[in-house]
Amino acid sequence: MAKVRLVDVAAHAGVSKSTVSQYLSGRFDYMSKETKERVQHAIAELNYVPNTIARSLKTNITKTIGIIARDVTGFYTSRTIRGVDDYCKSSDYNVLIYNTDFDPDKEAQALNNLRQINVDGIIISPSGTNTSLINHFVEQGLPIVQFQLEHDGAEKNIILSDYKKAAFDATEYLIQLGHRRICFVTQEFSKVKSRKDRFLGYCAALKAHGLQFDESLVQYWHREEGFISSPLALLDQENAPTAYFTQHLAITSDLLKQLNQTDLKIGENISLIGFEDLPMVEFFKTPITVIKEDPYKIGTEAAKSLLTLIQDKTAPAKKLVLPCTLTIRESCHKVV
Amino acid sequence: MAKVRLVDVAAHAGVSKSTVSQYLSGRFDYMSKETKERVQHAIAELNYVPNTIARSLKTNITKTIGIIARDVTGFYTSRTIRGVDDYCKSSDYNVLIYNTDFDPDKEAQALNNLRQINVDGIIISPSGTNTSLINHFVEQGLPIVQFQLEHDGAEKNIILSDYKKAAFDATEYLIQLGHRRICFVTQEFSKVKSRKDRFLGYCAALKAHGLQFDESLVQYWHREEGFISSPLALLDQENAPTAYFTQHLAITSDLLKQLNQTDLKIGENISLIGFEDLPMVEFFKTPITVIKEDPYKIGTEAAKSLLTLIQDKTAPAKKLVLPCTLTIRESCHKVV
DNA sequence: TCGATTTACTAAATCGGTTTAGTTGCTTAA
DNA sequence: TTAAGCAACTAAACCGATTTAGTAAATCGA
Repeated sequence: MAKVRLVDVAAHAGVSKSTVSQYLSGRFDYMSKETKERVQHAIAELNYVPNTIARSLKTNITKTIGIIARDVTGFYTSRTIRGVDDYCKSSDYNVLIYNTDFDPDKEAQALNNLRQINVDGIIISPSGTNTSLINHFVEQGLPIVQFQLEHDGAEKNIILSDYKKAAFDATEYLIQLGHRRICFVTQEFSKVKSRKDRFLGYCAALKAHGLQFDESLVQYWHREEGFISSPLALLDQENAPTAYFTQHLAITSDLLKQLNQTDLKIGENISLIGFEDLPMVEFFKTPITVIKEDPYKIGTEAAKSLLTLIQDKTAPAKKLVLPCTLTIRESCHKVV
Repeated sequence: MAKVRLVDVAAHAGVSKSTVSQYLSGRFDYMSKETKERVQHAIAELNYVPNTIARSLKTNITKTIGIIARDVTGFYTSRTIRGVDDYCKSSDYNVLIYNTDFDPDKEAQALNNLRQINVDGIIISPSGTNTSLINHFVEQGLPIVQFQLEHDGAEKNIILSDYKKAAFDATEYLIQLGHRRICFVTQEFSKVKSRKDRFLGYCAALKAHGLQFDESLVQYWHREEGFISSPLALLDQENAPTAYFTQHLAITSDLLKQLNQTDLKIGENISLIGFEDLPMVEFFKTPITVIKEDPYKIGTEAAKSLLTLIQDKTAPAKKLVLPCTLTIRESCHKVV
C-alpha cells in the first residue's frame, strides 16, 4: 500500500495537481461546485494525507517553533513550556524543546540547530551570552521572542514579570510586619536587568519607608558554588537580619536547607520570603510566602507574540510585563 | 543575501551537485583528496548550511521524534521527557512534545499529527484507548515505544518499572514495621496491567507474611471525581487501617490533604507510603516514604530503544522493566 | 595489446507538494 | 461582429536536496 500522493488524488478525481492543491489550501476562487466535490470525494476515498515536508520545502513554512529554556524539569520552565505548547497547538504549530541547563554553549547550539531545521520562530529564556547571535537571527528575519530574563541590547519582543514592583511589594510586606533588617539574597545581577530590577524594588521599598540600605545585607549565591558566604553567618553579628528575601527558587531551596539545620523556626523567629512559587508547598513544614509569577501565562503570551510575528514580520516589537502576586503563607513573622 | 544552496557550493568548488552531496554524507569512496578539499573550502567560504527539509523530502528521514505524555508540568513526565530529550539530542534527534492530559482524544490527535509530519518515531505513555491506532501505525512501519502504562495487546517495545516487586517491597516494609491492616489506595485497575501489577504485589506480600487480604481495605480514587469514598472513613470502623499505600502522586497528594485536616500525625499514629517520588519532599512537615521510579532513566531507555528501532526496523521488540527503590523517609511508624 | 575493471566524477530523475503563467471556451459590451 | 473579459481549469517550473545510472579516463590482467 504505497502512500497516496497528491497526484493520485488528482488522477482519481480527474483533475490536475494544481486543482487539488488549490482545494487543499482553500482557494476556491474559480472552482466549480462539482469539481470541489469530486476532489473532496477523492481525498476521502483514498484517505489522502498531505506531505507536510514537501509543502514546507516549497513554502518555507514548517509550522514548528522551538523553545529554548533551562530545564523542562523545573517548576517555572515546565509551566512556561506548557503555556507555549497549549497556545501553539491551538494554532496548529508544533513545538520543539531545547534544554540549556544555563549553559551558553548549549544555548548557541540550540539556536543554530533550530535555525538549520527551519523553525518558523523561537521562544527563548536567554542567558545573555548569545545576544548577538539572537539579534543576528532576528535581522535575518527569524522571529524570536524572549522571556524570563532581560539583558541589555535585547529589550524587544520579550515577556517578563514586573520584578521591580514584586520585589517592592515583598519588601514592603516585610517592613509592615516590623522587619527593619531584610537580607536580600541574590545572584550576581550587574549584567541582568531582570535581577537588577528586583534589587531596585527592594531598595525603593526601603527608601519609601525611611530605612537605610545596608550593603552587608546583600548576600550572593552562585549556581555552581552556592552561597558565596553563608547568609546565616549574619545572624551571629549584631544587627542581625530578621528576614531573608531570596531571589529565586534554587536560592530559596538552598537557604531552606540551611535553616532547617538550625534551631530557628521559620515564621516564628526568622522570616523567609521567596521569588517564584514552589511545588507542593502546602505540605511544607512551613509553607513559604512567595512572589508568584505566572509562568503558564508567560508561555501563552510568548507564543501569542511569536505567532503574531510569524504571521506578520513587520509587526511592531512588543514588550509585555505581567504582574506578580504576593502569596502570603506562613513563613513571615511579626517583629515588635 | 540569498540562502546558499548546494548548487552554489558545487559551482564555487567547480564540481557537480552530486559530488557535494556525497561529501556531505561522508561518502568519500571514490573522491580525490583534492576534490574533497575544494568542496570543504567552498562550504566554509560560502558558510553553507544544508536544507534539512529538502533532505527529508528525499530521504523520508526527519531526525525528529515525538513524545506523547500526560503533562510536561508533572514531576514524573517532565523527568521522562528530559531523559528522552537528552538521549535524542546526543544522537542529533529533535523532540516534539504533546500533552494529553489523560484525554484519549488528544492522544489520538497527537498520534495522527505526529505521523502526518513524518516523525521518525514516537514515544508514548499510552492511555490504553488508542491501542489499535498505535498498533496500526507500528504495522505501517512507524516505530513506537511505550512507557509508564502497560495495556493488554500492547506489550511490545515498552519500558516500565517493576511495579509488582515495588508494591511487594513497600507492603512488606509496612508489615515488618508491624502493620497488619494496610489500605491500598488505587485507581480502577482492571484494564491496566501496570496498575494490576501493583495490586498483585500488595497481595503477594500479604500472603507471604500470612496476612488475610481484606477487600474493604482497597480504596478507589478517580482522576476527576477524587476518592470514591473517603479512605479516612475507614479509621472510624473497627479494625481500622494503620497505614495507607497510595498508588501514585496525585493520590498521595489528595490523601495528604485530607490527613492534614485531621489530628492524625503522619509517621506517628498513621503511616503513609506512596508510589512515585515528590518534589521538595525534604521540606515537608513529614517527608514521605516512597517507592521511587527513575523517570529520567525511563526516558533515556525509551529513547534508546526507539532510536534502535528507527535505525533497524527489524530489531526485535524489547520490553524493559527497571527496578524501583524504596526510599525510606519519615512517614511510616512502628506498630506494636 | 585489448577488453575488463576501477577510479572519479556527473547528468538527470526523484521526493511531493505550491505557484505562476497560461489555455480554453463562454459571456459581454460596443 | 469582434475584441475584451471572465470563469474554470492546467502545464510546467520550482523548492533543495539525494540517488541511480552512466561516462570518461586510468589501470590492470593475460
